[in-house]
Amino acid sequence: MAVPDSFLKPYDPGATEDRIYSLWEKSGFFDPDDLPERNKNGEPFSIVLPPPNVTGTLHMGHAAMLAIEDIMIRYKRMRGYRTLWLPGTDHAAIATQSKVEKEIVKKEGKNRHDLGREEFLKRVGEFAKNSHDTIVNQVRKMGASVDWSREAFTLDEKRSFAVRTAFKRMYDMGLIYRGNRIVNWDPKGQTTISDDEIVYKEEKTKFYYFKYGPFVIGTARPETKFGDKYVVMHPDDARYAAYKHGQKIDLEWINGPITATVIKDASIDMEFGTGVMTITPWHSAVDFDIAERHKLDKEQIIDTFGKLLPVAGEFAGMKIAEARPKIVEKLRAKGLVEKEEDYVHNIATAERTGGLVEPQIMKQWFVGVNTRFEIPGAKKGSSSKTLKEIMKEAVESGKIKIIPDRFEKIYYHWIDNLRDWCISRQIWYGHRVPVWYRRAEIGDERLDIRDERSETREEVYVGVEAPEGEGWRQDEDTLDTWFSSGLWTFSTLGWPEETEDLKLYHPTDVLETGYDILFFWVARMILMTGCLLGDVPFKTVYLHGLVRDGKGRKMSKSLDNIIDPLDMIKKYGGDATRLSLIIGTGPGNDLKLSEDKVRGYKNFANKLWNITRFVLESAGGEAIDKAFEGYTDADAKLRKARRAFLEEITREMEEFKFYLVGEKLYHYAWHEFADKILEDSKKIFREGDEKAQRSRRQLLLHTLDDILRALHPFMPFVTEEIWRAMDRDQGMLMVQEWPIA
RNA sequence: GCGCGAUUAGCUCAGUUGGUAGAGCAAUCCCUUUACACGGGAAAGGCCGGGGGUUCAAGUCCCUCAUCGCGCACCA
Repeated sequence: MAVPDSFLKPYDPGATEDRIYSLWEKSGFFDPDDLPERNKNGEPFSIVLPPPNVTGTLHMGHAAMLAIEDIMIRYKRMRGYRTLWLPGTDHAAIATQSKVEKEIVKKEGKNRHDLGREEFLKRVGEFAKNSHDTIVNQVRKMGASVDWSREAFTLDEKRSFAVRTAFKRMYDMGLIYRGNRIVNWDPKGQTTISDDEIVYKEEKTKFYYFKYGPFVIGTARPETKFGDKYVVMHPDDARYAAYKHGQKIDLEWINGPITATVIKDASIDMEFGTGVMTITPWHSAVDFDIAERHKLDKEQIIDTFGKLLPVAGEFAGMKIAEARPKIVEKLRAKGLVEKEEDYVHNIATAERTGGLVEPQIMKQWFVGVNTRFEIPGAKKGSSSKTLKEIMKEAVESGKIKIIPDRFEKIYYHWIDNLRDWCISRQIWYGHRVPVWYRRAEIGDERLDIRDERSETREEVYVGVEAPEGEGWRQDEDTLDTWFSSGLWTFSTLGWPEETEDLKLYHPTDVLETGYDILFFWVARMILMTGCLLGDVPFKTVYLHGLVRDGKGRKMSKSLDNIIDPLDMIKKYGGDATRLSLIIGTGPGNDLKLSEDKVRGYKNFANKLWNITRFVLESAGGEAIDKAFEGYTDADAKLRKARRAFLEEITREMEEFKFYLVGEKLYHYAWHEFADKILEDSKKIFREGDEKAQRSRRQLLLHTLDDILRALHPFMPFVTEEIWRAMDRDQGMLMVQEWPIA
């Protein structure tokens, strides 16, 4: 076969990659239903793409994710599996809404309330659509062999149906309930957020000791103390043995005399402060629990805008920051301040808005993680479990393996601290809570008994579709975005319908994602799949790290150190970008990326290009002979070494050590094949006899053939392009066999 | 506070069940030799964070300390 003219010039990824990608797309091989017979008869292998948020564009973290998953999929495809890699995007409720609202405020000076719910949602929808198109383009540029025919969106019609079905079923199982419980309220975003959406920041503040009747109490938050009428101590604390549980004590407090009640509770730490505290159940989760245990009154002190309520008397209407020093001043004037100390603690801020999170008691929807229920499909009565138990057992039993395994410990630890999951959000963009209300007649037996704290009696309807009849209004709230993402492995496959896809591809084989969303997403998927399908969502979790800049700093706009994957692809090609994100990092570890690294792998693509040119020129038109056995002793030895090498990397592929395989292939192709074998060949072609020359020609052809196959999952574009130049009869490289059976 | 990880060549990292320290990049010197200067050749570079222990043998196992990073919990 002749050497194509294109090989006389350096390899040009820019002129190649888009063309190759559209050839792949046209082949249909991304879709498991259109794969060659070998694959269609093979075992299914499935991955769902962690759906990128439609908040803008993809970053290097996404690019790394795409590279790793494409390696897995292409490898398995070549090994004959029936591979499905299912793409999609995430509406990312609060993230997208706040991004769009910020833009509208900036450009038009209007907020979402000025536009109204309908118009605002229309605008968010347009934004999401644009983001989606950008993202899809970027996914293509990375060479990702995803099945576009099955693309999904967490907020499209099918997924919405799945969400409503899931909500309804979990409600019927008793796992979803509505209640007045303490939640994390973000006054800036005007919504609840989950425990995992809190970012703790260190803050230096004052810690005050106040005289509270005969006691001294400590606090960092004087502004919550107005309503405190319970004073709590440990039952075993000898210092306060004289005071009995339930005892009333009259004392002078901020705004005059009050009557306090003594409560003995074992949760008090005798070592901390004075061992005595007053409680504010409305604004502290710990205090709330104490109040629940002893059935104490709860009173709201701070409103949803972070201002003090009338209970604060003269301080009512003030913001916390303004009121705090004034309150302390008043207490000091009354002689109630014992002392103050400098104090460092962590304050809770909202991840999205940066607002100071204020615990509040609110009527919200929750998923009960400690509620016992029957798992669907399991033998009756045999398996009453809690969601916590399900999540724990999925990993403990080995049904799910987390790579690297140290994250299993972190996962267990998180479950141990898990509280009921608040799923309702006071934002507009997202899945509307599928619940409808109307005023109920007194004594109506359809009253929701789980809603026991409700002040107004109302009928509650939970359903997949709106109820029949007059007077119903739907819940204004939307669901936490992770509620819909939690269904992702099966909602994308057609659930709740019992589709062929669901049977074939679920549980999925691998979930590959960043360790930073282990709790947000991975754990929630295990939870949702466990209770709705009685199964696990995936068998292996492969966690990648964060992509940082060359100095190990997080990439951010303010540091101006962002490396854009599209820039890198444009300058150095998709293959080079992929390799730079694979090599030099193991699972669970952060990756330091610099432009030099990407450049280096571009050179490697060109090296492959020139290796091919040499091999083809040397072959002088001779084709690869699959059954060739006439090797010289030296070549037979090289062939044997190559087989051993390929076996080694195949083993490592099975162990998810892609970083290692990528590096070894690089080394083998360049420093073994090119530097040694090719160089030696020159002498053989100059001086060797016919047998030696023929042996060497076949060795080169076979070695290059193996290298292209093995390297294809890592560098799909350049290997496919070379493959086309070498042999047009066999069809695409992407569906050829992996070099080792 | 509890837990996890990292510490190996100038930099980024490998190092499988313990058995004489590896790769890439960078740096140094040489080479425009007909696959490739997006290249080739050569040489250089390491008390494997400190200390202790187990062992015939420790980068690897155990203990301890230090520095950096991360997660969780927060205490009123």
